[in-house]
Amino acid sequence: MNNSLRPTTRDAIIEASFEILSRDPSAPLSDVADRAGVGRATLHRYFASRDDLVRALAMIAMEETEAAAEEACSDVSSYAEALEQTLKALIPLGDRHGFLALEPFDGDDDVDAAYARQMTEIRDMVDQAKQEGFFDLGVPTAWIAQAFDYLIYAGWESVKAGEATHQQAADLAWRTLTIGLGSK
Amino acid sequence: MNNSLRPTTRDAIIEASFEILSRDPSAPLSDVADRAGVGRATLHRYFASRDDLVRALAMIAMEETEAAAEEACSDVSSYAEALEQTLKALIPLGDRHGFLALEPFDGDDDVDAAYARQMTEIRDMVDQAKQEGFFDLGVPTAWIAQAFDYLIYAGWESVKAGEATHQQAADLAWRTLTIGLGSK
DNA sequence: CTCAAATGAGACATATATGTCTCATGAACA
DNA sequence: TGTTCATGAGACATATATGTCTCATTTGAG
Repeated sequence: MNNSLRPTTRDAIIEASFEILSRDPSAPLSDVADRAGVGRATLHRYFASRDDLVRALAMIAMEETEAAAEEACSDVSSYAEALEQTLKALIPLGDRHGFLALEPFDGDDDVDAAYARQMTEIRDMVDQAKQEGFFDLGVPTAWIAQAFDYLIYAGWESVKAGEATHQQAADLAWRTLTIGLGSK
Repeated sequence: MNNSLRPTTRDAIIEASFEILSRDPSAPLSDVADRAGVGRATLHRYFASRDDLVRALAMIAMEETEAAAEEACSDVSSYAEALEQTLKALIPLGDRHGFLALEPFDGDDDVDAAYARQMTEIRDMVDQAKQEGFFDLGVPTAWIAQAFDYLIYAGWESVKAGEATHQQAADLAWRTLTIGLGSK
């Protein structure tokens, strides 16, 4: 018995999809099915078409991202701390981020809307952190958000390469964003 | 008359390839040919197969990267300054970087060797800059190189989005790497 | 103007990925 | 034991990208 309706096969497909498609967005679905330990026909029973699968993955990636960020900010006393916790929470979701970044999206409305909303949230948090005196007011918010985003992905790559733990990568990324890597 | 052998058509194909394939590595060659303003058959006259084209692009991307970096370091008095000039020189080559990063490489030996050599060069420069007292010795070289790489790409995206000039993006990326974005 | 080389348009065969379908198998369960 | 349901294997038709080829047109040098 499972808590949600027949989870394992579907979840295996989804997880395999992230692993495969976040590296090669045009990989054949047979590769995905193989990785999931599932027949190609079964994959099509859960996701009628490649488009269906990709759309589902995009929504899942964004829901997970949003949930992780919200959870990370639940017990926080400043916007700067909220950003720090968000960064830490998002590094383990690097393959989701990679998937969203690499997939050449046609422009599904739901996906686009969710993406725009998340971007806005990050920028708002950065603006608030600026108001708290945490970031230099002279640096454009857009750049801070951009650097935030890319340093998260750099951290994930670093973890994936075995060069750091999640915690170490998060600390390094946050340090880079805030005080840089120069000597004192 | 052209200084090198029949340049324009080949160059148009190469430039179009970087534009198209750095966004969607699986885009059909007909799209590339269209963007280059060239027939699909002509593209195949210059590059027999998709593999030929991709390999050529990879080598070009790395030669250009190497040349730009070397040129940038020609008149420099420290390793830190060399890194700063390299960063500035590489931002306009963002589509080359994007191509190399996104293309799922099979593992052409020449390409792999050139890539490994460039990684080593960057790490060496970072190590030397550490010895100069420029970077914090407690931060792993691998992370500094990683952040260097990703901030270059973030800068290129920022330029592409119209949010900054090349110079501004380079300044922001370098500042982020060295002293961060926090307020004083 | 004349000729040779480069090109564009398009036909063609081929390869690969996709989506559908059928059927046999095996596990869960009454 | 018998039944049901999810699955795997594989056949099949289809769509798309690829690479080759031909031929008419254009371009540029002489």
